[in-house]
Amino acid sequence: MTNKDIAKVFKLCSQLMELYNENPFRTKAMASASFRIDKLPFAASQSDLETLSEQPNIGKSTAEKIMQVVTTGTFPDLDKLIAKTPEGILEMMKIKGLGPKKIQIIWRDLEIESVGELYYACNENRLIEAKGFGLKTQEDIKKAIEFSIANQGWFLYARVMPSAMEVIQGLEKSLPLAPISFTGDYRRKVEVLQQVEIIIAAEASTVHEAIKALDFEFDINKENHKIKFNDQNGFPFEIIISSTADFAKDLLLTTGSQEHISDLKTIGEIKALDAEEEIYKSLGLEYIEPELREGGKEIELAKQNKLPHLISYADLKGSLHNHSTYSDGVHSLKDMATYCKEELGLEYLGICDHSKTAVYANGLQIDRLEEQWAEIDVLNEKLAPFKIFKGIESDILSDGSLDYADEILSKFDFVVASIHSNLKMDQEKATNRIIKAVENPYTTILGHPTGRLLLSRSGYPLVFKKVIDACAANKVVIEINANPLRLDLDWRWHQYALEKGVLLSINPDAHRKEGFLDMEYGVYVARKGGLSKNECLNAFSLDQIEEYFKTKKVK
DNA sequence: CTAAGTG
DNA sequence: CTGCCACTTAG
Repeated sequence: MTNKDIAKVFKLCSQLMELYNENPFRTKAMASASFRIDKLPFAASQSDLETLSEQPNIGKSTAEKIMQVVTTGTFPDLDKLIAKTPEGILEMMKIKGLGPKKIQIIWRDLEIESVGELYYACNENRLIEAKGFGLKTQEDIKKAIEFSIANQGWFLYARVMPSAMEVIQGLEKSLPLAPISFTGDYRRKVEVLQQVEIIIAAEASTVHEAIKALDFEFDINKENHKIKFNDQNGFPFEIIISSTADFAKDLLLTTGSQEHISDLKTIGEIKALDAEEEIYKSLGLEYIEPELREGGKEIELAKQNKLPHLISYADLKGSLHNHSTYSDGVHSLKDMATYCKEELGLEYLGICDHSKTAVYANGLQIDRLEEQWAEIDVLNEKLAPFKIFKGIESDILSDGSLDYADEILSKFDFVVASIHSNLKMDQEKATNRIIKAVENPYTTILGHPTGRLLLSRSGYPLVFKKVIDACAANKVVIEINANPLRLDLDWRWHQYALEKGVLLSINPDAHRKEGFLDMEYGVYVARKGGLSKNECLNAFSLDQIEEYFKTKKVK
C-alpha cells in the first residue's frame, strides 16, 4: 500500500466527517493528516508507530489509524461513517465539482441518493432550485457525470500492468510449453483499456485448469474460443485460445488495431506462418512493432522500409521536469539527483519546481529560487560529471504570459511552461493562451499541453495544429508528460509534431523518487507516436543537451 | 493563494 | 440593478 493509497483513505474520512458536520477541527486534522501522509519521504507501510507519530500533523491516534489502514485498508471511525452513507453518495464524492457541502444539499434537500438520480435531476433542471446551485453548476455537474459514465469500465494501462504481469506469469507457470503473449490493446500499449487480452496456444481444457489454479471464476464462450474472467482487483481479462500452427497469425489478428488489420488485408492474405515477422514479410512489409499498428501511415512506411527506429527506455539519458521539496515534491533535491545518478544511471536531471503563482503547490518566490540555485551549484560539484539543470515549471498565466520577469527567466537553464489554473476555456482562448506562452523567448518546453487527466478530466480543447506549428516556429519542445494519468501530448499528435521538426521530451513530472519510473509509460506512448531517440530531447547526451540549451538561450 | 460560480 | 462579501470547489 503506497502513501498515496493511505492518504486517500484519510481524505475520504475527512470528507465524510465534513458531510456529517462533525467537529470542524477534527475534520481539518483528518485532512491535514491525509496531506502529510502523501508527502512523507518514506513508505508509511514499512514504518512503525513511533516514527509515524513523530511526523508533523500526525499524532499517536493518527499513527495508529495508519497502521490499521496498512493492514486492513480502513479503520473503525471510517467504517462507521461509510456504513451510514448510501453507495450513491459515496460515488458522488468522486464527481468533479461536488464536495461535501454541495452533496449535503443534494442529499438532504433534494433527497437524491444516487448519481443516476442526480443526472436525471440535472436534465429536469431541478438542481438550480437548490441553495448554492445555479445553471452553470448544473451544467458542469451534468458534464462531469457524463464523463464519468463514459469512462466506466476503462482502466489506465499503468494500473492494470502489475495485474497483467501476475496473470500471464501464472499461466506461463502452469503451461510452460504453450506459446503465450499479450495481445489486443494491451499489447499495443494503448493508454486506457477495457480489458487485458492474452493469447495462448494450448488445449482449451488445459487452459481452463490453469485459470482455475489461479483461483479465478471464469466464463467460457465456446464459439470464439474465448475465456473471460476478472482478477482479484476487478480487472477484466480475456484469454484467446489458439493453436501452435495458427499462433502467429492469431496473435497478429487479435493485436489489431481493426484499422491496421483491414489495411493489411487490402494488400494480401494474412497467412498462418511461423512468426509475425514472416507474415509481414510475405506481404512485402517490414516488421511493424505492435505499438505502431494503429491504422496510420505505418503500412505505407513499412512498404518503403522507412519505419522509425522506435525509442526505448534505455535511450533516455536524463530526466527533465521534476519537482523537489522546494515546492510540492516529496524528496529533497539531493535525493532526487542522487537517485537519478546512482539508481537510474542518468547523466542529468532537470529540476522544475512550481513558480510563484502556484501558491497552493508552494511555488518558488525569488529568494527561494536563489537558495535553490546555490544548492544546485554545490550539488553539481559533488555529483560531477552528473549535472542538475536549473529549470522551472512556470505557470502560464491567464493572459498567456509567464510567471517571472524576463530578468529572472533568463537565469534558468531551461523553462517548462504549463497551465495549472483557469482550466475552463473555450478552444480559441486556450489555443491563444498556449501560443502566447510558446512565443515567449524563454519557453524551452511546453508542459502537459492539454491539462487532461485520463479517465478523470478532459483537457481544455486546443487547435493542435496551430499549437504545434507555433512550437515549430519558435523552436519549442513539446512534453510527453509521462505521468500515466496525463500522457499529454497525446500520441495521436506526435507524428504531426515530428513532421514539423518539433522535438518531444519524455518528462515524468516526478514529485518523488519513484516518479521517475513513469518515464516507462512515456516511452510506450512515444513509441506509439513513432518517436526515435534523435527526436527526443532527454535522449540527448549531457553534452548535446547543454549545447541545445545554450543555443536556445542565445536565440 | 487565486479564480469562478452563486446567493 | 449593481457592487461586494461569504462560501464552496479546484488547481
